[in-house]
Amino acid sequence: MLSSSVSTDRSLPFSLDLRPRPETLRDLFTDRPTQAIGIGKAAFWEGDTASHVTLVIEGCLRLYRILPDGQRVIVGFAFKGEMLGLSSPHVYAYTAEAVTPVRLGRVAMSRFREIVDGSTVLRPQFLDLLCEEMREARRHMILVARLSADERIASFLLSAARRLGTDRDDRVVVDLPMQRLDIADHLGLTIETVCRVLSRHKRAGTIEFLERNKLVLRKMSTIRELAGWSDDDAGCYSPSRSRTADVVH
Amino acid sequence: MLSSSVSTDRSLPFSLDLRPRPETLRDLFTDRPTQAIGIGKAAFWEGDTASHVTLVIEGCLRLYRILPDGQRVIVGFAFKGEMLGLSSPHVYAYTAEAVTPVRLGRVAMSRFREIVDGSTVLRPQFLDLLCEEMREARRHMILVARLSADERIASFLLSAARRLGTDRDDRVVVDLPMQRLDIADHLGLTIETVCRVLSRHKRAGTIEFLERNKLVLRKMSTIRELAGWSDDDAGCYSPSRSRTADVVH
DNA sequence: CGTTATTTTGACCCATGTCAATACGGGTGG
DNA sequence: CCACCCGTATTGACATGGGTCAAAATAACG
Repeated sequence: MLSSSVSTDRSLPFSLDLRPRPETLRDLFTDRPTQAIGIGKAAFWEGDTASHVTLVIEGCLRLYRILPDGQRVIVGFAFKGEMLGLSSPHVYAYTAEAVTPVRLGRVAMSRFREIVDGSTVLRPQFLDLLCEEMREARRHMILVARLSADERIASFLLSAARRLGTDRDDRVVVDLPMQRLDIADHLGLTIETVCRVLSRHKRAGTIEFLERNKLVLRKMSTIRELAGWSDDDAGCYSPSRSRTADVVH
Repeated sequence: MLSSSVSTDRSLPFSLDLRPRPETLRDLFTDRPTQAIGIGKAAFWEGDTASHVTLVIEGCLRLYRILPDGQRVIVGFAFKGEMLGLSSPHVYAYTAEAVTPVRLGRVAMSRFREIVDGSTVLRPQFLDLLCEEMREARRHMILVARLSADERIASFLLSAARRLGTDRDDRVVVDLPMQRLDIADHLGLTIETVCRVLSRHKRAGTIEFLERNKLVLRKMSTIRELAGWSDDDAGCYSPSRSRTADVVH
């Protein structure tokens, strides 16, 4: 275990590989030391100088901020294959803490920026990631701003299914590595509310527990319906739009 | 009125100006046609192909999405000097509608990206703007996710003061161009709650109305205290941190 | 097994939402 | 200049989703 290669899909048959031109942002992490982090330990802290870009090779982390009154806001979770610190040029915007044992790859921020800035092929990839992160942030903003507890949970289950689900026998099995309190702090609810909503689903037969953290989504349609908007990123609809505005100069 | 020059701070005394190398993103908008938009008209619509980057030369716009159930979520307001569409490479993420009469500058998306991508000086500026937008989105996410109505209003007043306030006689005068419903839809509250909180402030002497949309913040300290966290972007504190994690490879 | 962390359930409460009634203000036409 | 009207704002009375507090149940871990 713990082999260092991040195993990218470089397509060269023989890899002399003395720093070949990277073709993917992930390539920047190949053949670099990896770092293991135990449950509950932090990869970096909110407010610290953002020294590295981090790739999650294995495991799950919670990304959170602590408000002055002590509340913890989990702004997201990071899973295998995702990069952290892209949008933090100066200081980390959140603390990243291991939910499960985690293995990370790291590239110094300066080096990362330098290489990306120097590569015509990496630059647009980087921009796309930033924009994607932005979309995700907006989506979540709307979720916590306006959806009911039921809708938030449904939405969360859906996104979990999308990122983690294995589809066997047309039921989607999801293994949620994080605990209830994490979910609550992520959705802007209390742990009690999370439990109650999940229990209600269990009673209704919408979901079924294999173990505490492993559940089966039956009736995806019901869940999708509950979540409403939040599945399709496209947003909503386009009403009859009267082209407006007059060019004056 | 309606002179076309966006009046940047180019420091050359004589401007032969046959497309001089732009030094600021704003420079891209100089000597280009501007567009006037009347109150309530849209500059562009959520979901439309993102054809342009837009600079607000004058006025205020509300940026919103409509959820399938009809709710309107105002993700932000845009004021003089701000650019729209930076993080929308494909389709606009929101509708932009004039709150006041507005004058805009526009640059075709393809042209914008091309020039920025070709300029070593513009590229980092562009990235910084994206990251700033990201920070702002996260901040607002936390606001609607976790703050009470009082805190949200206080936070809103502070940011209004920062962006729009004129500081005369140590009281900050703020002219809020948008109506109550806009504020409500922005903060994830109802219009009634917005009114009640403002009235309470009025009674308490924290604020004072000159006209319906022009108000004076007395007691900034009180407001700042109410808003708590949300003024300092730095976030919070850095507890004693045990450096974690063991490098294994 | 005993001990402790996590989850679940129940009883109750409160901040905000909802519904409804006025009040205000700004524009228009007489 | 005034009277009226309509969109916006304000205030009040009441309802409720989800928070809070407390206790029980379940799982995790030596």
